[in-house]
Amino acid sequence: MSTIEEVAKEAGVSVATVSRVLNKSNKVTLKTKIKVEETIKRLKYEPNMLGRNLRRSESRMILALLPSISNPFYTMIIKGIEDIARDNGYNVLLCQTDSEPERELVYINLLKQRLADGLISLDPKIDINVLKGISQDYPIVQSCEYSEELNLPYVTIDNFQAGYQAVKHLISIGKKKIAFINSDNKFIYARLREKGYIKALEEAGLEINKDYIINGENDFESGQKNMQQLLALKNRPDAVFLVSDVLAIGALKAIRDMSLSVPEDIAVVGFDNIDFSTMMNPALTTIAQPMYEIGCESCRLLLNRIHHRNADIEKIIMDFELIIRESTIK
Amino acid sequence: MSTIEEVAKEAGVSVATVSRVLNKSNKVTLKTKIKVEETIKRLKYEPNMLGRNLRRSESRMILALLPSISNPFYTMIIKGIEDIARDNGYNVLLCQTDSEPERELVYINLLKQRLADGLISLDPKIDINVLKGISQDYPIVQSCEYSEELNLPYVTIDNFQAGYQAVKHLISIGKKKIAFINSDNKFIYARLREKGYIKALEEAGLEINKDYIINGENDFESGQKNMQQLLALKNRPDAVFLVSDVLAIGALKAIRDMSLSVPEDIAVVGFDNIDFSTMMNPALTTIAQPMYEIGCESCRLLLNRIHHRNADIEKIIMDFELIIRESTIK
DNA sequence: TTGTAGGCGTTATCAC
DNA sequence: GTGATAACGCCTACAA
Repeated sequence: MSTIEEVAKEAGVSVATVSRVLNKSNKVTLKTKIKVEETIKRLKYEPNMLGRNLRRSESRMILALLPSISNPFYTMIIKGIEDIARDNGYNVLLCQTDSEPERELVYINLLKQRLADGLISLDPKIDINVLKGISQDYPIVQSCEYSEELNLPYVTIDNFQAGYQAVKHLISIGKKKIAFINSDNKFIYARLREKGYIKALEEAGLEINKDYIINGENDFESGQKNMQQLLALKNRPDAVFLVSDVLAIGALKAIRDMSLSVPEDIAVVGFDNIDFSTMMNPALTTIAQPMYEIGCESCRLLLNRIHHRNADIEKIIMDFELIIRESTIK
Repeated sequence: MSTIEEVAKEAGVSVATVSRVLNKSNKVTLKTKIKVEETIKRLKYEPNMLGRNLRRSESRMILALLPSISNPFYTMIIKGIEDIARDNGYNVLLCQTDSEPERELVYINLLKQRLADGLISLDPKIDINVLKGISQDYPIVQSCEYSEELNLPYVTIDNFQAGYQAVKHLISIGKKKIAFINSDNKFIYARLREKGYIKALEEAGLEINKDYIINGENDFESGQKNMQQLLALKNRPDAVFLVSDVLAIGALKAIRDMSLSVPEDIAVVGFDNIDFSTMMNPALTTIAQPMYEIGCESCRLLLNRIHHRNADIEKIIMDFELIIRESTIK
């Protein structure tokens, strides 16, 4: 509970000197330094960051906007962000927006109130206009989902290639009637993965069947429902690529409910490689994004912008990996 | 970017008056109030919270210490904490400790540095001595797991009764050889649930079989492994109560791998009612804790302590509920 | 009702 | 190398 002033008095020096010791300035005699450090320890002094932050006019806090922390998709990204942040003396405030605009605003206000130094947006549903409104004044980075129109830094993977590789894999194991359960095409990742899906089919000379492409929500129930819809088709598909593992887990349930077998009757490829994807029965073939690294890079980009407000806008494309498991290979 | 001083000058009043308007003091004429508010809007003024926080010597930030946000167990608790916090003008910093003591310390230092006003501990593995060391100086609440020895406020359910009810349910459907897969008995919830398990068996005149009680880690792999161990017994159990749904999901996999059926061969009861428990096949019978409310109450208790530093220590016991699904009833 | 001024705890700019 | 001192932006006695 003691202040820098008490330490100064107790050590017989000025507050300036204590501050210099605190901030590892080298313009301090070893002798005084030791004396001050001893006093700090004795008084159990801890610098009051409220004072420091006001003086430096920074909060050393960064915001990570995401729909919900319960989505396992974000787990490792968050870890990456937090690790890099902590290494640089920053803390991360996770903002669950539930994709509700009012919630978003609450957190964005933290930037205006100087309670946060920058923001990483992981929420695909974020209101672009809101971001546009503040992107001039505050450091912002987009992670995974992004909008080119904003001209902000972002980190992502090549979603077109990812969709393409996933479907090529299904073709390579002999599947010919490949369906695609997507989320909403308003998302750029959804559009790109769909393009990859179509390119792979075309390249293999396979027909594009409109009934095989379903857009919907990105959750367990949708996966189940949309898979049921596919299974009800007269010309049932023999494989399905889903734009997330959560969707795929729903689909697996629908397939099992029909007593069909995976991968023989229907092969399944998901996306994201969440923890639960290995716990499924069968384990899920999926596309793994380098989640942790995406988080790290996003945070690095943000810190860069915080410290160099008018550096070039960086855009980073990370590698992905197809992970083959039981849902496509016996 | 403007300051209170600029607003004052522009509105032709003193900073004190602007401050009064900002803080809804009623000692301001409606006329000046309107004038000031107009100016605030025109200048797009936002109060700088760094200044306010220093002055008020509060951070309006609370800490929630938990092992990992990826554990679905914490999802709704966190939501409860955040909702109450936000309603009261506080933000929540989620601290993933990974149960690493160094991480804990980083966050606990935020208290000492005045960057947080209080702490809710959700981490069963937290070092009791560390908590003890700071519990005199800072507002702390324990949530779910707790230590009586600390004499701190806590929120929990009656874990003894919960274990008792779970096992009584298994007995009621005719099971006689009921196993118990627990986590580590160093946790109070683990000890209490075990007591409930034993009480239910004794009451029904069933034998306590040492081989049927397994202590271990609380994760998917342990559930799988420990279930395999039970299934390898000569005298195989016909039911199992597990101390978490994550364990139960692991157990389901082990049971399926042996081509046994649930609930006919083995009935399964989990704990926590996580989202995935309904997605399983069969859906999981489980004990639901009022997670959201636990979060809310924990936060309320903490805010109480922040505002009344020497009020009585409150201890809150919440209700739980047995949710019967396919893993025990066909 | 409104204004003046001191202070929250720190850092940084000057002198010395 | 060290010390005084003026900020940082805000709130709140106290005076008027």
